[in-house]
Amino acid sequence: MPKKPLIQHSQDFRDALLDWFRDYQREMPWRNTDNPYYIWVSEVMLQQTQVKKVVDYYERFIERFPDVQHLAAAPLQDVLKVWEGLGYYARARNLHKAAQVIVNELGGEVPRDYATFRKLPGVGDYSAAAVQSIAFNEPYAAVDGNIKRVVARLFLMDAPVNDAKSAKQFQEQADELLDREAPGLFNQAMMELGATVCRPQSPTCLICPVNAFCEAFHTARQDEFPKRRKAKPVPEHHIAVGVIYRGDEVLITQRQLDGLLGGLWEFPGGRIADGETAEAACARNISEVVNLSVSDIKYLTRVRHAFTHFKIVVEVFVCDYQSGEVVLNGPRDAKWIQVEALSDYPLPRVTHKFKDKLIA
DNA sequence: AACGCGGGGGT
DNA sequence: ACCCCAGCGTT
Repeated sequence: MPKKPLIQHSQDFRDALLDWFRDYQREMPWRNTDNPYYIWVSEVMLQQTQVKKVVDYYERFIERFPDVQHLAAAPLQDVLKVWEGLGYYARARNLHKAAQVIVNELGGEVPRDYATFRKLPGVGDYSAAAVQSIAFNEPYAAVDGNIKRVVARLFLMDAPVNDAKSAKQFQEQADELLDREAPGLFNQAMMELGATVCRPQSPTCLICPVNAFCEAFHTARQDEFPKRRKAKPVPEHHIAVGVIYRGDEVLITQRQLDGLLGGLWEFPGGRIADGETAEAACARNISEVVNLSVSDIKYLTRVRHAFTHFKIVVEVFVCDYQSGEVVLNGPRDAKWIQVEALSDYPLPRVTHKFKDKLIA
């Protein structure tokens, strides 16, 4: 005999959730606005990035690019500079490109239409639902990591939250729960609940406004959900990079726009091969990547950095330009600049970790 | 459907 | 050391 579901009337759940949200939501600079551009920018920044980290970036971004027109007209390098340190730089490139599409093809207004908005670069199912519901009150259920976790616990769902095959199941559950009268509030309330109460570890079920509806809480199994597929171990790579001095200038190279750290600037370098010394790898990579010969290679420091799928250990050297003209083999651009001008360029975090030692 | 793509906070 | 985060685009 099937058990009686805890959520018999979805409206009871919605009322409890929204009442809680009205009283306990956190202040955020993109709340209490209906400006779709503000909401869109915030949603892109919030992809895979926690609220706390986003706040400062959001304020600077809106100040620097106050509307779609300013963003569309700005050079990509300026956008990347504001995004520097936030990660997943394709978000910035896509946001910039989408602003240009809006200005050039869509009349300069953020489209108030799910299908049109969803087609913009960098806008997926989640962001389209979030922006359309929050900015325009359109009835689309957003499904992010928070909401998957909440739903998984509410209904004891076995589908792993980090598996693409599960997406449809979570979407269907969210669609069913959605408050179609207040979709924007509902989506935000579900996410807020996931972030502050229905947390991954140590959820505070005793103070949860919807614990009466939660199968996991009812059976004291909240720590078993959501299910998660095991992640693969991350490899570690060893890298050697060289800061090449020519007079009082150093050479920086710009990465290709696609791929890892796309469009950001760095010092030339590359992998250390098996059996190769770090110093030899530094000279070899400089030769291969920018076609220069260097001399007087001196060890500066070692920095470590973790990406999502691998870790790197970087041996940093300082050396002198000896001979050759810069020929790019890999980078999309190269420049000789004063060390003091480094701050004008968007740099990866790993470069920031040793740039102060350069000036000292 | 699987994978690449940052960086940091929390535990 | 590991998990997770207001995901998206490519293959």
